[in-house]
Amino acid sequence: MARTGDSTRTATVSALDALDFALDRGSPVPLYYQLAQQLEEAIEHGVLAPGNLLGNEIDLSVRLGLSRPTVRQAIQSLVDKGLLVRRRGVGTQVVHSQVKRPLELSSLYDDLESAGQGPTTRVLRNERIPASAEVAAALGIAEGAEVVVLERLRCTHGQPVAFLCNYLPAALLELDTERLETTGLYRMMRTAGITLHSARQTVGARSATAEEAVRLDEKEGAALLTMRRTAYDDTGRPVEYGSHVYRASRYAFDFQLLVRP
Amino acid sequence: MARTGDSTRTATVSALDALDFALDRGSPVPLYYQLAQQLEEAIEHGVLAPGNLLGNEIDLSVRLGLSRPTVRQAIQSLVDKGLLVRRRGVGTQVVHSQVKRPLELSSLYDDLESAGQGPTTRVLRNERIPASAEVAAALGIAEGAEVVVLERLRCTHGQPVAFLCNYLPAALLELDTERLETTGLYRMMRTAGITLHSARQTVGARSATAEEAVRLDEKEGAALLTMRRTAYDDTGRPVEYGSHVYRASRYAFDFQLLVRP
DNA sequence: TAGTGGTCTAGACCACAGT
DNA sequence: CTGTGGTCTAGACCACTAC
Repeated sequence: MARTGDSTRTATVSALDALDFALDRGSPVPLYYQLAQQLEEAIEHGVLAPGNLLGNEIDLSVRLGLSRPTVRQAIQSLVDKGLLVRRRGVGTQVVHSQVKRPLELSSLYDDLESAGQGPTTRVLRNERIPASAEVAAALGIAEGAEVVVLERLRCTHGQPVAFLCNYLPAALLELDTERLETTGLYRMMRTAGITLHSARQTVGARSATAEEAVRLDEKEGAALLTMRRTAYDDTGRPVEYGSHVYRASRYAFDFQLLVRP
Repeated sequence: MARTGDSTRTATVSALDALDFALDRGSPVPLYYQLAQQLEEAIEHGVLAPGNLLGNEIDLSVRLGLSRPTVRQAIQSLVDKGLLVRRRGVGTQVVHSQVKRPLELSSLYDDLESAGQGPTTRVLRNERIPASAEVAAALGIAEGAEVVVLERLRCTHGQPVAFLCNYLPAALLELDTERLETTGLYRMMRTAGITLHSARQTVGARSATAEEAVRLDEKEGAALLTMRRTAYDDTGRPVEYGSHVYRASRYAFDFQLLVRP
């Protein structure tokens, strides 16, 4: 009943009508991606409120001067991100969720770098050693092959938060100690052209040993959060194996899971 | 140099040539999905080994009697799963990874149900109460609105593993205590037509209180793994809020992260 | 230069939801 | 019934990679 007296088509009013999208066909960035970005922005800024219908894909493609598959590709990417829901016979609407921003997988790029303010890193060890059996198995290389071992202490507000131990195939990357203290390991890997793709993680807990207690400024027996991770690049080759220990009193993993049907 | 003396086209040999795919156009299951499933199976069974090229999409579509977009859709779904990698100018190859199976997000459907053998659940509490401020905030409902509170003790091999406390909007679902003891909560929700879509989790650790120690058969002060989670359905509405405590000596979270560019 | 994936088009028919 | 998204086709041109 809430319709405009439009003519050509039964044009249900949609919050989208007000928006105009600026698509640049000369740009190297794909059209579907430009559209997706602008839609995402509109959702974030609340121009498209949760529950709003997006208007059907055909009209949308006509209005934008795009083909329907291209519009679908844009919408699909936002559905994958969890920002939109499609319902056959109904339409596409903005998801009813207060959780809008933290959809990306964090904790893979620097665990703390982005979270705590002013994190610092002290590199305790950075050298090449032959791989132990455990490390070799995790990295899929021969036992005894050369790897870089890295031990770092991560602090925020002058207090230690985590002790990080990482192993990387020696040939992979030059690890400058100085840069490691100002940049995260993953950022360095990305800069070196290594594109991370997936990681297998195990998160557990245990009581602090005497040594760990000293290192992290905790009492012996305090609860610690532990994490073991093997990270893979986009070809599926293991590029990093890490064994981290966090002070549970000062850190927790926070992440978003997406269930794919 | 390793080519067949084929004619029509420069047909690079691919492990795929040997396979034949059975596509059923009468089936209600989409063609791209049928193809994706059979490709995935071939990869899992090792018919397509890591590093194998898939052969170009055009040839593949011709061989299968499909259009290229359809073939691409199938391949794309496996790329999304992390089983394949595409490289422009090179081709599509099977990922170099030993991690093949645990790509799905587990730990969202029953944390232990699938892992530990013979898990049992004892429902300690199952009643309707007014929502506390914390629960109301997590579920996006009014404080004091009716919610179901669930307390369960999960055991394997006769030993307690976790204490699970969950809150659900009361109108959402009928929770039969008896069925809860044999089925996971998420399975019950799925059966009730609630399709989970995403979840926000916080994983931490702390020392066991005296009460928790008794409940979980640990010593007071032992390290425990904690998890708080809000789960959302496919419209983004919160459908469950949980606060779980695991015995760190007997359980760890194990999961796979996928990085989307 | 040749071959690959990345993008895009302009249609088509179908299945499902709400009327 | 109408309108929606879901699937599919048969092409096209481009950008990148490797030779």
